[in-house]
Amino acid sequence: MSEVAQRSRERIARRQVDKFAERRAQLAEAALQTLAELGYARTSLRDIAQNSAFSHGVLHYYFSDKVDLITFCVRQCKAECVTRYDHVVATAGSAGELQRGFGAALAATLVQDAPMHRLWYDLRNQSLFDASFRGDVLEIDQSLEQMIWRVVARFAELAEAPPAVSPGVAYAVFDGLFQQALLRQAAGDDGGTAAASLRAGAEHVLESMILRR
Amino acid sequence: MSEVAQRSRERIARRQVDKFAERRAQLAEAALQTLAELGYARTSLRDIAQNSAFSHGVLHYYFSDKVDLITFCVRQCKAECVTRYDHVVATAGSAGELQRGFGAALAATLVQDAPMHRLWYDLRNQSLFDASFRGDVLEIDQSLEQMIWRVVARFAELAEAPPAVSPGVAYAVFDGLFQQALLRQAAGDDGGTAAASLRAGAEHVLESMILRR
DNA sequence: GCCGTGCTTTGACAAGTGTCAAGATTTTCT
DNA sequence: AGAAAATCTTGACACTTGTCAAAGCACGGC
Repeated sequence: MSEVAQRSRERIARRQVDKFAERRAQLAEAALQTLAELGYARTSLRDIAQNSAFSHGVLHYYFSDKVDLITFCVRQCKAECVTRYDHVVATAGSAGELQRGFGAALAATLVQDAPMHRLWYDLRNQSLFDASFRGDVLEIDQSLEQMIWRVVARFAELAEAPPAVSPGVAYAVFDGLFQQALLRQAAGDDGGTAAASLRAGAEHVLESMILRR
Repeated sequence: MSEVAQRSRERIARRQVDKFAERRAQLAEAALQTLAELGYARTSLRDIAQNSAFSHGVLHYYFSDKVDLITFCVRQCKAECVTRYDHVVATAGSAGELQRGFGAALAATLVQDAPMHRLWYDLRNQSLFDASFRGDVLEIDQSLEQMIWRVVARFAELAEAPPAVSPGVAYAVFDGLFQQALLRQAAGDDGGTAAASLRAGAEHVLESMILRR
């Protein structure tokens, strides 16, 4: 094979790879929408396909398996969530500002992205029964823990007081608060009561995570 | 109809009611076992029946619906869980004793009843997608909140310091800790690391829930 | 004895599932 | 343009699911 033909073939291969990856992402996006709406237990591949521009056969062209698809979805979900609060961390000039900014960001997430987060909790629970997802779920959970820890560590820094908890405990605590707020919001929340108390609770708990004075 | 016959019929009716309720409980128990093992998404009525002494048709004799069955299961689950830590509350003679007892009890629950609790989280998440369970789930969640609050309130009493958090926040925090420990334990826990750090985390967090001095 | 009533099994049903393969269609290269 | 490859649709398959009805079984009352 000539060098030119070789290079041409490589270029084609790369383009195909790109297109392939792009369509995978596109289908995964449709899958995430569907899963977020219906939940893991009630979502079929045909539901997902109907939520995209394609027919149900395509899914097996781009994903080997249902598990493969959902695993990919989980990974894609991760990329969106993990940097959620970094902006607040970067721009806050004082401990109080960070505290208020974080509380507000949490509450905003609750209101805006509730379906995505209930899906996340759903899939995380699935990993307790089905080992297929466990690896990816754990990886994401660790990323989220680090995300939370960046907030807590920076808060301690700004407040000039050492953190009083471990990263694991900090993450677990905020996660619990968020999940509880999600439940209450789903239970019929007249005008953001859940969001407001999530905000207040988070600010208070963050305060108690450093050793003041 | 004579009085005797009347009474006899009533007695029979009552006996039937009792037997009916008893069998319902029996089947619900089998259902709980199965659900705890397989998870909500992968449990069928035939799976449940196979885990009992009966055939799959019986389920529709004692429960009108799959939802009916699972709702009943959830309620039955509640009765077992809600008084879990009351003994520690009743017998602890000092704040430190309550603190250690509660931590130990949480850790023991994690080790002994992990399947049941992953099922609880699974069903609670289901309620975020399916409104059928929502009412019962919320009711149980509130009972659990009260259970946790009995611990915190008693701890504050023994420590002679007022509580620093609301019941909702206290429950959310411990729930988050427990769930995180459950995840880590499921991820392959060599010899109770998750249980130990749950215990330590819970004791520390409980400490920070009162306004000392 | 027999009848009736409650309990249980069995088998069937329609709908829905993941999976796959054969063909139609589009894109790409020469 | 025409061939080759990639992409997409369609329809089918084997299987599972919730549901239900008909038939079999047990047992207490007359």
